[in-house]
Parts: sequence; structure tokens; C-alpha cells
Amino acid sequence: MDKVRVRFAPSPTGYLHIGGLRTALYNWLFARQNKGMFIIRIEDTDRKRFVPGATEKLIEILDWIGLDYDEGPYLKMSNVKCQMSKPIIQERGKYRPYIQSKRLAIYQKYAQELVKKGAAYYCFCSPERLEKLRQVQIANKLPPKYDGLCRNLSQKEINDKLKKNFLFVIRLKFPQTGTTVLNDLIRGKVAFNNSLQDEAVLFKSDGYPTYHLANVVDDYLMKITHIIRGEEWLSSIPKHLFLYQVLGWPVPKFAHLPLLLSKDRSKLSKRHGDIAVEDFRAKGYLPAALLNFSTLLGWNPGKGEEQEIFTLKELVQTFSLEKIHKAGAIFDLEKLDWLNGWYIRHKNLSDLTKLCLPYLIRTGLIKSKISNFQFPISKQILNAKFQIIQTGEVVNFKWLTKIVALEQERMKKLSEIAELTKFFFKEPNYERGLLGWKKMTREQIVDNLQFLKKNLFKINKNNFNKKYLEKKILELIKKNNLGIGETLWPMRVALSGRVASPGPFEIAEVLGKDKTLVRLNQAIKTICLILS
RNA sequence: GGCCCCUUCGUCUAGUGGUUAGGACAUUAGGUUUUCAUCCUAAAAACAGGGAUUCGAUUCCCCUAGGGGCUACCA
Repeated sequence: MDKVRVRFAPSPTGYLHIGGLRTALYNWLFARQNKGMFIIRIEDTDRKRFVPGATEKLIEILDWIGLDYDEGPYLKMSNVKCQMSKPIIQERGKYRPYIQSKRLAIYQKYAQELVKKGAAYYCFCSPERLEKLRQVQIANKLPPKYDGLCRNLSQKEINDKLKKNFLFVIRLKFPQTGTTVLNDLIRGKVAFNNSLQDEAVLFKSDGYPTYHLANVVDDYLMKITHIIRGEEWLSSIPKHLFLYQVLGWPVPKFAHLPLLLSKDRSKLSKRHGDIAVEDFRAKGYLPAALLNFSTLLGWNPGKGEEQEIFTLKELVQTFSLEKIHKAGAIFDLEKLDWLNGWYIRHKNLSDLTKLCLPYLIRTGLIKSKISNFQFPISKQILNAKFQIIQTGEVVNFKWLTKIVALEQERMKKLSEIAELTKFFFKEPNYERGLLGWKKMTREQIVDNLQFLKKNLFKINKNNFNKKYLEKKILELIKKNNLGIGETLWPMRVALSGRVASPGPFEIAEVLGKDKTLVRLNQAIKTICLILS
């Protein structure tokens, strides 16, 4: 078998769609598994939808997610004068995606070749005429289709119109008899009636090719062996197969992926919440979770295998096109959240802390002179000073890891870190009634807090750690017959101000003796204020 | 409308001509000597419907229904 070569071919229309990510991932897995090539090709032939900067963003997000790609502008085509590709991220120093808008001369050449071969023709119909035609056809309940007005123009007519600078497109002269059969890697045999096929535009009047032309030409020139793409392309397979046939090119294998759906089973779109990979990134989803989750949307190892957590490496080994599903899959955020939480829980603590830094800074809890938090963790970060904005106090990275450690198992997304830990950075406000456990009276709460204050005061600063505090306080509670819940709940709330939080001793350790006492005092004062 | 694709718990899915139809997320209940979370245990939860083939169909075939995609000088 020829060396496997696959491509991911997004359009730079704004952002990488989560469905696009899965398509890219499947292609990438297939390439890596077969020691083949994974190529990126930017399909920017629609100038109306082109968004400046989208390509750069796409490359950046692919980089972030960890899908590396191969090959640069190495294709040799001596008889075509045009740029094969242009560097996008030069400092990356590796490979660059192909960009279709830089390859116009190539498509032009093949469009002309198709005309010469009688497989395509010039069409001078105006968009207005086509629109009217379509309206009439729809009104008469006919399938909208080009009526072939320009199909048989004489060479003289064509030359005349070209000379007069009439705008033209080049249309596919699709044979109107027989059937076209595709043997899809995922769906098996799919047959189409040729007479139902429209004569699609291959080359637009603005000098750009349409998808159908550019795609087939590029897949051929780039020697793509397997086309793994979304199911939305299945219907245009006859056009593509016909092009391969008339051009005399070898036909690659096709695998049409099921679509990703929203909760209501419609196509996943922006109305249903975030679908851009960058949105998931901003919210604090980890690449590993996103990748793991995406893979499982439409694929699984089968054979009764019950593993759900996969590293990329494992996926490269076990992935197979044959086990990809045929039915669309709903994108279930809840399961993603669970997976992301799993990856967060299993993350190395200093890595996780570093990932949390931007969120702590963005939400105004701390500030730092460092703004670049790239991996691996540098000495610069380890030695960095962070100022707590509320108190002006300066802390180091290690102190921040302690805070993150306390919330690690509670976090589903990195973005939650700020809300979860903000009581470490500013004194809490005590919600009315929260300081008491069950049906404690205010006097009881105050008594217990006073008791804690008195005893914690006696504990040496150096012993102010979770283990010692826990042992000591529990002993005292027992000795004084105080009740664990009646003591520890008020203490925990006094320190955190929250309904739910880490345990009181853990918080006390991080806060230190002084702040712990201040907060106990504050809590007592609050209750007394209510009492008076 | 036409063409094409699809159909197992709410969701992602495993699975086979004969299974107690398995797992995960979510849900519910209980446990893990204060809360939440984690972790553990348990429960509830599915073969779209109708035919045909067969001793026997969730599994093979047909039809219906439902969902999705395409139907542009968009990709």
C-alpha cells in the first residue's frame, strides 16, 4: 500500500468548530497510526466568508491541542507559475499548511483542461437568471437544477463573449445517465442516480475555484490516499468521482464521518452554546480531555472494551476507521465536564497551578509581572512573586499550589478556580445563618468559635498544619464534649464563608495562624452584631 | 419536495440468530467518624413500530415512522 497521506481541510471562516476538531483528530490518528502524513490545507476559496486572522487562529489552536502536522510547500509543478504555499507561523520553523488562494493558477489550469476534455463548459448565465430559474423550478415542485442553457454554446459564441469580457463560470458537464457507486470505508456501498446530479460550478467568475474542483485537484496533487471528512460531503461524491475519472487520476479511499449534533438532534451550531474550540479553551478545558472526549463521539475500540480514558498514544494504537459509527452523535457537555474533571484531578499539581494562573489574574485576585505562562514551568515562574490585589500581600508560586491543591478535586474546568478559591485572597462575608450547623443557637456558635479561637491561639505557629491541628482540635472537642459538627462547621464557615469548601484544618494551614484567628474573630463579631 | 445517510438506557456506546442486553456520564439511595467534592456500593433506565425468514430474532430482509445531511458562482 502507498504511504498513507491524509489531510484536514478547514475553511478560515472564524474559528475551529468542535466537529472540525474531531475530523482533524481522526485524520491525525489515522496518519500517525500508519506512520503516514497529516497535512493541513486551508480552503479559503470563498472570499465572502473569509475572515482575516482565522487561519492563524486555527493553526494556533491546533498547536494548543497538540495535533502536529506534516509537510510544507514541497510539491513540484514546474509548469505552473504560482505560490505553492506561504509561511504562516515562521517561528514554528516546521511545516506550513497549504493555502488554496495561493494556488489559483493550478485550479485554472485544470479547469481549462476539463473544458478541453469536454467534461466542463463555460457558462455565462447571470446570477439573476439562475435565481429566477430556481424560483420557477421550486414553484413547480421540480428539483432546482441548472437547465443547461450554456452547455452547447459554439466555440464562436464562447470566444465572442469572452472577448466582450462577459463574466463566466466553468460548469461540470456531468453525464446524465447511469449511476455512480462509492464504496465508503464507513458506510459501505452508496449509489447515486446520475440523472439527478446538478451541473455544479467548478470555477467561479471571481477567478476562484469552488470546493469541488479545488478539493479534487489538491487531493490528487498532494497524493492524498484517504479522504476522511464529514458526512455533509457524501452527496457530492458523484461530482468528485467523475472528476477523478475524467482526469484519469487514481481514486483515494473515502470515509464519511457522522455529524456532531446538538441536544435537540439538529446540527451542532452556535445557537446551542459554544462550539468553537477556543471557547472550550477559554473555559479551561484541557486538550487531553477534549481529545479523549471527541474521539469517543462516534468511535470506540469495540470488542467489549470498557476503557473510557485514553491517552493520545493509546488512541493512536487502538483507533480504526472500521469502528467509526454511522449515526450522528450528540455532543454531551456533562460527560465532557466529567472527563475534564478527571484530567484535572490527575494533573501534576504545579502544572495545574500554572494553568490556573491566568484565571486568577484575569479575575483580579492576583497580579504578576509575568504574563507568559508557557510550558515547561520555568524557574521564572517558580521564583515569581504574586501580589494579592485585595490585601497587597505578596505570595509565591508554592503558596498558590497549596490553594490549587485544596480545590483540585472540586474543579471541572480551570475557569472555576477563581470562584472556588477567592476566599483565600479576600476575607469572606458571612451569609446570615450560615455559621451555624443544623439547629445551633447563636450563643452556641459564638461559644464554639470562642473555644476554637482560644485554643488555636495557644498552638505554635510552626505546628499550624492540617495534621497537627486536626489531632489537637478533635482531642479537645472530645474532651469538652462539644460535638464535631457543632464545632467544625462553624470553624469551616468562619474561615471560608462558604456552604461548601475544603475542610477547616486544610484551610487553616494555608491561611496561617494570624489570618485564621482574624477570621474567627470576624465571624464572632458578625454574630454578635446580629444579636445586639 | 427530490436524493442520500442513520435509528440499543436521557446521553456516549458494547454486544449476539438463543445474553439476567454490558460499560461510562447524568439521575436516585447509601457509605467513606463536619459541608462540598473525591472515592466506594447499590438502584432505576434501552433494542422506534409493523411485517417476512427462522424452532427462535435486538441481531438477517422488507415496509413505515422519526432524525440528519445535501439540494449556492458556501465550504
